Amino acid sequence: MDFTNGLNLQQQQAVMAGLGPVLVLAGPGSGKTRVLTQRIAYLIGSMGVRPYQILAVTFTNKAAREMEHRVVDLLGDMARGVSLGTFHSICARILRREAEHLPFNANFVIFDSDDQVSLVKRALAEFNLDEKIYRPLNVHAAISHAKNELLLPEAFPTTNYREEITQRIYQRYQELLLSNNALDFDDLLLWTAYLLEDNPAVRDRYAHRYEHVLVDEFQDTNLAQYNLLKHLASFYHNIFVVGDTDQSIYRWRGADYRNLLRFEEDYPDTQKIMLEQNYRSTQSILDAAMAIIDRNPYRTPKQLFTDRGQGNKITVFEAYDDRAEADFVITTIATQIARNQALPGDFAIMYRTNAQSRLLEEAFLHANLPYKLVGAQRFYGRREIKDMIAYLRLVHNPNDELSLARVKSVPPRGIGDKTLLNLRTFAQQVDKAPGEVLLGLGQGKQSAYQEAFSGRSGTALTKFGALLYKWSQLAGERSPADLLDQILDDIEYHAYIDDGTDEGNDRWENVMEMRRLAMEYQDKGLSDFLEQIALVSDQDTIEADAKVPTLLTLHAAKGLEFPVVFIVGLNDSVLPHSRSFDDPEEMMEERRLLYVGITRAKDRLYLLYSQNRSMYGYSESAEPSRFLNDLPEEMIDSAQPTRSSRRRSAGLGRVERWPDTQAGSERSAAPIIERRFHPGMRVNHPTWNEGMVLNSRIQDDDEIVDIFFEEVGLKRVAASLARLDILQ
DNA sequence: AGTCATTCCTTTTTT
DNA sequence: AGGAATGACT
Repeated sequence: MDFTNGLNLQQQQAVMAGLGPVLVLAGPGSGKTRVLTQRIAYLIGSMGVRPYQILAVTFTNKAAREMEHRVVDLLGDMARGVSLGTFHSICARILRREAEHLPFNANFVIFDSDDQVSLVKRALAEFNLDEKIYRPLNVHAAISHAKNELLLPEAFPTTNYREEITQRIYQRYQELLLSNNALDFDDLLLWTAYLLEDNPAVRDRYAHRYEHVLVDEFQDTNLAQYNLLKHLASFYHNIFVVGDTDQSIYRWRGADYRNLLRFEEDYPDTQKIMLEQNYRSTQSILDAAMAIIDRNPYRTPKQLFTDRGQGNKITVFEAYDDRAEADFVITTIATQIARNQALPGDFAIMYRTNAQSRLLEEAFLHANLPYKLVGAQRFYGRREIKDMIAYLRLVHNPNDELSLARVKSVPPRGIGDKTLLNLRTFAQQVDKAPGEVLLGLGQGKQSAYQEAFSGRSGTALTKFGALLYKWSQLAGERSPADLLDQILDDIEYHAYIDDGTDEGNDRWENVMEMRRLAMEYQDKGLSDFLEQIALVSDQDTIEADAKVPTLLTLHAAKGLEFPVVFIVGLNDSVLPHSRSFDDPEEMMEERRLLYVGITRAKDRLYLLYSQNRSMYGYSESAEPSRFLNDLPEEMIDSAQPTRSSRRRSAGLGRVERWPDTQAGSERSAAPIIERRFHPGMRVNHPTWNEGMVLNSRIQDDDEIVDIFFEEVGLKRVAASLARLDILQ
């Protein structure tokens, strides 16, 4: 079998590299996923490696699924058994299997970010520390950072008082996690790394099993992940990593692109392969990307090239404010679809911070056009979903106090903070978790417990405990979906959240969506279901074949590509973000972030900034991003500033869905004769009055201009016929 | 115990 | 502007 079909020389070298460590430096769009998957196929198909001796690690479930899909495409059933997953899910699997060596048991739950902060708050409260001075979020960030550096509480550096306090909180935080039989995200990596470090027998078992270890996005690994990989590959040393320092954008999460350099030091016999040819973007887009990234110091310049041709210049658009940015995006998209230049799913709109999505969403909603927003938070962050997850988690693991606290009054059942505090105090006395005491009460056998809880609150607790007991019995024999049904039924949740309003209906719909997700775990069980929920990433919510424009953060955009990309909010203090100003390392990362965004575009790129932007509710004037200065004038098809038209455009009427068009293969080539009109120009028409130019192109010796008129909406005119005046 | 109103605080980025 | 957290009220 040939697994190098259609690959260039460097790609072939990578796919067929011999044994030992291999480092593939892969620029954007250079086909690194392809190399990884073909390599796996090659190992199995041509080298006779057995699938279960291969481990492939990614950062998102989506990437893992895609790789699996592609390997199966190449090999069919032969590919079954490859260990393929994210760092976190692979670690969770190992930790459950090896729980006997660890201070928690196999049905641990994974605490999400909210839980993690709650736990820090609890620790702070125990030490009587002021949350204003010790910000839970900051304290947690410090703890998380330490964990990523493999620092246990004892090793936490304490050069000042504040750090001493942080160390004590960290210590307590870990105790609390264990007493809840819970792990946070960082623990998954930390515990696995120490498990392999401290138990040579366990380490060797895994190291012997995994003859080949392959890693995607290696520049995003932190020290914990790096060590983990080192242990896993400690026997065969067949470690194949793919990465690009220029696309390292997770420094704040402990990622260290220097791991790429460290790799070469740790494995002196590394074979190094560079993939530089880009198969994604036009040369104009690559030129812009290089103009941006070349300003970063301490890097070996890369020459990105393509044979796709020069393509359109990139468009830079200055809007009056962030709202006008959104309007420009909408109208440009509408025009290109109307002109059959693109399909709705071809567009992506990217931004630095999540908060920026709101104006864009409003603009889409206002124009009555569909869109897709990337973000798991959207669904899993909803109250009703968190409620249901908390119930399931509590049933799965009664030690989970945070879920208990969440669930105790959903719906209200006569158990308040006071009662819960009593329960907790009592539980402490008998050295049990509150949930276990509750279960005991529910079984009604341990009369010792019942004496402690008399009266109204005692009845309420006993009743709740009985429910919990019933569910935990059920959990053993029924599927997650059945269990969910029973819980919903018992607590009459439908009546509780659906008050007949639209929002109420939405809430119930969400619960039903959750139920549908649970149905997929019919034979995998509650544990897997909860784990999957805990480890979904925003990227995982991206639909492969979206039929509508996608809104997403620049971070979420990594690894994706779109024919047309808008990057909005290119203003100083947004991108680069103001919190990066005083740290050169962070400024470099902001630059890489823009680089990542630019290199997502295949055909067209729009960079938008505005004169004013709203911050905390009020509007203030803003500076263009300093990064824009690095783009040479000749690369830009500059769009004119819109005049101070603050008015909201009229929208595009009642369009329920994007027109169902086929993108023509006959996309117009770059114009040869002079254009008079450019996107963003304000024009006046004798009958339609004022409007904004969205686009223009040369066709048959005439200039065809698309204009969005404030009064009549979108019109297409020929410049030679319409008597258009350029305003201002 | 639970509901409602007021304050205050926020903005990186996310497994 | 909007959401969470705190605190008064029923």
